[in-house]
Amino acid sequence: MLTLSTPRAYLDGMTPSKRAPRQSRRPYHHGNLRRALLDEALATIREEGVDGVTLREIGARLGVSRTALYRHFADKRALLMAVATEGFRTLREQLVAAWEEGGRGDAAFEAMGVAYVRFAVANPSHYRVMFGGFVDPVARDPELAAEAGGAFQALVDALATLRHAGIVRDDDTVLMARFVWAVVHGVAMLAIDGQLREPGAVDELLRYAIERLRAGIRAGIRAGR
Amino acid sequence: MLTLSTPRAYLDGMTPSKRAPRQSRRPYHHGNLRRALLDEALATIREEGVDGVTLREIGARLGVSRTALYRHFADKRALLMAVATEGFRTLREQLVAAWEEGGRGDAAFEAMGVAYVRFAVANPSHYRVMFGGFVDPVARDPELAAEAGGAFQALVDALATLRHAGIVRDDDTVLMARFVWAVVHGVAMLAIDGQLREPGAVDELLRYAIERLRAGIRAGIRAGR
DNA sequence: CCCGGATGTTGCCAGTGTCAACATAGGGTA
DNA sequence: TACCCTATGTTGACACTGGCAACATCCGGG
Repeated sequence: MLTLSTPRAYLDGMTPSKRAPRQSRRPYHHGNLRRALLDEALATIREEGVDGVTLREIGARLGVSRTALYRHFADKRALLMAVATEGFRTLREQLVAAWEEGGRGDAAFEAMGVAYVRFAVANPSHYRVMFGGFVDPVARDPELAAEAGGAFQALVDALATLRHAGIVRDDDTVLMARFVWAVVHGVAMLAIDGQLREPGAVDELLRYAIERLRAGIRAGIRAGR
Repeated sequence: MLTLSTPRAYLDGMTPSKRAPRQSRRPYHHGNLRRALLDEALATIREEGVDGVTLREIGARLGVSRTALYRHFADKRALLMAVATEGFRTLREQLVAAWEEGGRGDAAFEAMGVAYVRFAVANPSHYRVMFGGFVDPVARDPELAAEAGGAFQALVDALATLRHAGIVRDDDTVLMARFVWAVVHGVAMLAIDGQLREPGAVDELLRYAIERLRAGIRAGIRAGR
């Protein structure tokens, strides 16, 4: 069997996932199987990585047949896309929270970057489902596209605020946001891929990256380059 | 069947891969099966994506049994790791070439960034094998680690030169290189994942990212931040 | 009360990676 | 030259996967 395992995920408490509260006398119809399937898939991904997700196993874990899933998802791919969608929703929530709680200012922007990488590092396998090419790039699910766009929009909004406050360069906001996204995304991927193995290397790089990133896009005295 | 396809790869001419020059009278022993397997796996990855790699199919393509591979690789995973290793080697070569041909100066640094993203965009599936979690992060193959380290070292060397020339900040070179790596890696991943769909978006972002990156790490008048 | 759509199950199939047992090649040695 | 030993390639299984078709059961609206 091919494992291609990713490191056993850490705790993160992002989804309650009360692991299918089944009563003893099992009704033929599961109350909310779609939700339970999603939670179970997510739990499996966290515990065993993406390759550990098996229709039979998550069915068995829920005390349900292996093909019950097909009443709620078209495919295994559809299930993974739903997982990815949920990941983007959670990511957006955490980004927005960091921005708001940080005071919607310069420091809050830094907090967003930290929150982004923290999410990826805390849920590496989930993050991989979102960005690892498991979802069809063309003709993607509209809900997924919307949720992914929403997460990105959180970044755009924050940058727009900073830009109007004169803290950040007067460049195209979307372009600038893409640059910022690329930076944190890159740091996150390197961290996940185990390229930064020494203890503290991730934090060190993240801190440095954010510092240099801000230096790169701050509203300067001279218009830069 | 689960496809999870990545877009059909483009040409790139990085490996001759003369597609198994089999003579008509087939000898029982293939001349250099290991090499042929690697080439064929790479070709398959380029044509059909990582999921298209099937031991049976690449065996069939080479006119060889499905398990012949096990005399040269321990696993399917080992084959993919070898593919990844080769990818890092090619990447390093292209980075070094860009640096040398660009004159080992400020412009050459920019050329390296372009070469990096160009490699990823030209070989998306191959790039995914290198960074998509297909290789075991812990206890990785020493040859793979060496080759990956070599590619990174090309960046470190270039940055060290720029640093000693006073073009770039006097920060820790490895840390700075990791930041640069994260930026180009992030741009490459966004490009591959289809997040930048409008024509020219990749080039636009790449140009902007490199411009802002250089602004962020150039040796400034004031010590930055 | 009953019946029809929604939901879950079982049987089955092709396809996959992998191992054990076997077959062949071809060069070094007697 | 004859032999044989190891590297190399093959065949036959096996357990596992995703997915379809046909069947079973539930449950709410007429």
